[in-house]
Amino acid sequence: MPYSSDHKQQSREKILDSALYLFTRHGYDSITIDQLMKHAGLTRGAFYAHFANKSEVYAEAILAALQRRPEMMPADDNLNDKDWLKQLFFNYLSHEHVNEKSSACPLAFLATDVANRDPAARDAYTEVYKQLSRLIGDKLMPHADHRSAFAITAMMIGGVALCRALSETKTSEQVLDSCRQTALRLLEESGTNP
Amino acid sequence: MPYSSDHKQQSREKILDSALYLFTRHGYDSITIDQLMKHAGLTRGAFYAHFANKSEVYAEAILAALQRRPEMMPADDNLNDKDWLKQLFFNYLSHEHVNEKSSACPLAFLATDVANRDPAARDAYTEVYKQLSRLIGDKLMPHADHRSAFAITAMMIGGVALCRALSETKTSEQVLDSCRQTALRLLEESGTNP
DNA sequence: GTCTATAGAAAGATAGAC
DNA sequence: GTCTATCTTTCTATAGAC
Repeated sequence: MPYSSDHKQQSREKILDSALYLFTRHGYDSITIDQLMKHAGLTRGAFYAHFANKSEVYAEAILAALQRRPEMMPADDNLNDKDWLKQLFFNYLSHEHVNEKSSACPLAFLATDVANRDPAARDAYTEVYKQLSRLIGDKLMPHADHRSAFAITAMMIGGVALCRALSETKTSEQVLDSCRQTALRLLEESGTNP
Repeated sequence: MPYSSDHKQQSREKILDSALYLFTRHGYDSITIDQLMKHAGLTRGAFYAHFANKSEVYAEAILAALQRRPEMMPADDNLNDKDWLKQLFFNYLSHEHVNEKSSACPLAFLATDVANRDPAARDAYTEVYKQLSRLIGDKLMPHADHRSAFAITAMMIGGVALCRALSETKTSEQVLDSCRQTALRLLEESGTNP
């Protein structure tokens, strides 16, 4: 065995990193296996030593997002839950996110892309979404109804997906601004609505 | 000229109807010109008498949505603005919409699909979005800040796009329910927040 | 495990008959 | 204007050398 099992694992991780990066930004159909492998520093043929086909690496890449640490997530250390959420809302509903300056959330970037894929991809997407909504729901708990986490995440995902599709910066600004304000309002006012 | 100009116009409309139907449900890349023309009752070759290429018909199809009457829109007649909005929220944030039983909104179904297309498609999408947000904003005006229309539309679009991607019916139910409740809440409580 | 080379299929776009 | 036939490109997936 001229290549160690560790080396194979490293290649696999490199491919998954590239897949998450490229698929999230350009969608499933726009990325070829050739592009993917070149981005990972390998060639086309090596791909099939790691994955059975293109749709498999797509689903795996979405799941891999759970292992990576998104820059948008505030560092847990000194923030209370409310401030942590505020920070997340601002990071997520930002131009930096829409324009992919920071890491790009597959939930927002692949929402309609995943809907047209196979069950494995949708399962992976569902798993990532459940983790995000649970995280937000838990931090929301003392302040708001746990269930409003679903509406807030839908607004976050929808706001970013929408702005990425829009061609007018001005409208995009208005959408992000309105979503940020409304997210804060839902957080602040939730105590008054038991 | 063996074919009247009216006949050509009719063919064009048939193609646009099919394009709106198919692209919205399956995305740009999944639909071939062959499928599109068969759905419209014509053959591949005839396509290029109407459109220069595939990306052109995609943008035109999105714009065509403005001419069609979506079943989700409540009939204007007897409803006041607030009830009209409530009705729209329930129609839009429904399983019938997610599962394409009624007409499918391209804003929700194509959000991330359009982001990967050319400027013409994004311009068309932007135009449709501006019309929806203006309509909702105007009806919201007496009750709420005009600008909260952007957050509400983002939640509607995000909620439907999200549910279409999810593979768990239960989670999907929770998302739609939470979005409906929150949309109503934003409508009801808006008066208290000048 | 990774490489180059290639088979095989799919789909966008064009040509020419009617 | 619409049809059938075809050119051409692109891309997934496989084969075989190292």
